[in-house]
Amino acid sequence: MEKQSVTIYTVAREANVSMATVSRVVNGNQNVKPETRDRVLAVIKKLNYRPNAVARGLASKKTTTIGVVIPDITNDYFAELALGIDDIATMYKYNMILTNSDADGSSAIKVVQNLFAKQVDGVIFMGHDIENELQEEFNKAAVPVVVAGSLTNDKNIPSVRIDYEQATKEAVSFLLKHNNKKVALLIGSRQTTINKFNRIPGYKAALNDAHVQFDNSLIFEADDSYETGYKLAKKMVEQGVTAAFVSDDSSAAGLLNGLTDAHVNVPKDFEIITGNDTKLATITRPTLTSITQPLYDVGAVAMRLLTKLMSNDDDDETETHPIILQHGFEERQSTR
Amino acid sequence: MEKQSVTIYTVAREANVSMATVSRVVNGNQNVKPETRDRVLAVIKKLNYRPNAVARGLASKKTTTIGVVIPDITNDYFAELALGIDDIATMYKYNMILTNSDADGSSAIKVVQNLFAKQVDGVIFMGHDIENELQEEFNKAAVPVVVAGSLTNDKNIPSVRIDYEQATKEAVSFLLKHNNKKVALLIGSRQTTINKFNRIPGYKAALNDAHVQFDNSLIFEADDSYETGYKLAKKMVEQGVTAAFVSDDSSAAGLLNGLTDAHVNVPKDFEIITGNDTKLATITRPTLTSITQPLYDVGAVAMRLLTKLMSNDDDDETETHPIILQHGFEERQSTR
DNA sequence: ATGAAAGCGCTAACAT
DNA sequence: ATGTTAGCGCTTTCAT
Repeated sequence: MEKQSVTIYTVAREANVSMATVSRVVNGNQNVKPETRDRVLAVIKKLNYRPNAVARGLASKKTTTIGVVIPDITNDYFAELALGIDDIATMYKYNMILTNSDADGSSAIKVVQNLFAKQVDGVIFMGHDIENELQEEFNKAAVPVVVAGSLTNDKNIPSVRIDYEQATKEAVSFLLKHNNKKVALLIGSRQTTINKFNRIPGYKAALNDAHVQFDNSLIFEADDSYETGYKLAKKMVEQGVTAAFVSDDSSAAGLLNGLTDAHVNVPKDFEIITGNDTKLATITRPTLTSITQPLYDVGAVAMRLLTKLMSNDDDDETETHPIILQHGFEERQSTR
Repeated sequence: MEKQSVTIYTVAREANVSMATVSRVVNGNQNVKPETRDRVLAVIKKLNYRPNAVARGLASKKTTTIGVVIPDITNDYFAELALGIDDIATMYKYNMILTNSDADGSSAIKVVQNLFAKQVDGVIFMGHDIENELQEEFNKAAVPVVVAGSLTNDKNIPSVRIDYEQATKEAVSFLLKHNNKKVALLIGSRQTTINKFNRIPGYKAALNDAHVQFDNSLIFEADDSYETGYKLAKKMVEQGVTAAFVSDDSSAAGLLNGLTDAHVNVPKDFEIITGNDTKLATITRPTLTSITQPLYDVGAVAMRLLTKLMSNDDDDETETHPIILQHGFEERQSTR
């Protein structure tokens, strides 16, 4: 049992000051005589004193820890966002508790409750929807929540994202102009806010502009996985589809390879545009024409916004407007 | 200021019991009369009481939080490991604070100190080496540390991994048997333990078995990125290399595409075997022949081991032997 | 500029 | 089975 812990008391005694003074030194409070400060600092170094963040958290009601809820850490899209979040969090001295909210919403509520129980100072939520119970949880939460890389049905929660509707419209219009009669839309669940109110409307708007009749069977729901994309290749070809806008890059890569393996030439006989702009898009052969977006920045800006909200002690309703970042479009080899 | 917090006191008063009883109920202690328990539970529900994990952590000296140090969250290899870790952590009711330790070791020490300051109950380290200062930090740490998906110079720290030396030897031998005279080894820094004491020796052993002279210029150091792999393609071809074992999949994908773009046919004129077994290996075209390994399990087993070490209150030196998981080999399209 | 003292919300002996 | 009482290690008034 050699694990004797050096506390603020040990330091105080050794430096002949009160614990309050040690606390002041540790926290950079200016009201300490330079000599005293130096003496305390010397003792801290000598004893290798490290403030206990848990005790600090209890006393100050701030943990300098945020919670990050992510659907799937192995999806490059979320990993890139997480990188942006982490960098800014580190910059502001925050740590992040990362939790996988298995796509099924039932666990998301538990995950979030647990995060609040741990007294996180804020939460970044990467999900496409918030069920009622979770919404309630967020509303009565004592700390701010920001949605990154998506948007949800809860209008009170600020989000950082791109204009998915416009991006989808541009991609689909591009495909339509290339004389494709049947352009598919491959997304996740149709019921999520991002798909229901952004991607599908964007898709329809493009069809409308091109005077093409909407065909419900051209919307394919998948699970943002490579495998599902791969399997859908055959089905799409059978339906006479000759082009597709795919929201997720893994699915797009799967679709591409599925087509190639079925001897359907991309882009000659089938054009693909993908939407998440991860590195996967340039690794596949042919490379994937894509909507481009600043993934890292989406995460970074979300984290910046969160720090702002966290320091606004007042319930001062800072502005709940979504922050829309610019997207682009890059032609690669999967389109003609 | 409506954010009134319900504490264990509030519940105790409302239920006409002492806080100790409430604590017992919350912690599932059996020494509570069923009726009392029900009454307390009812009040907890009514008041929507949630135990404050920070206060709990301070009093019990356990935070049910572990620290996970990861070099790059956007690298599929680490993301897969992290998934395994998270699943098991969740199963055991642990949360994980995930921190990116930018490859440069200088920050790793700060990251780890911070983790300890936050009183994590254990740490999973995913890195290839531990500099002296960090080693000292781990040694005097009050909580266990486990290395996942690699191994380090510090023999006192248990690791969960595959036999990198043997795996490398098998891959290189395979390449040598295909009549390749110049087989390159593309790894990270030659100085890391995993490369210096496992991959390079494995590479040499294979050469030795095949009676091929070791050529130092055939070892290429990179940074596990796609871009670097891509750039090295040209260099390798100029050196007359006709096959390579690449430890990281991103680099392997880069090398493959670099070769393809330079009109070098893989596998006809150049064979590639990759080593991390991420999904990337089956997404590239041609697909990549690989060492296979249970990535998810490496993370999961590491976390299981950590839980075991965390519950061993005694300094009981449980066994510090590395846990070696089985690896395999899968021929795909990048070899003949 | 410094110290004293009261918590923060809980766990964990120790009583009873 | 239940209550009492110390802390856990720190921040934060409030004095001085």
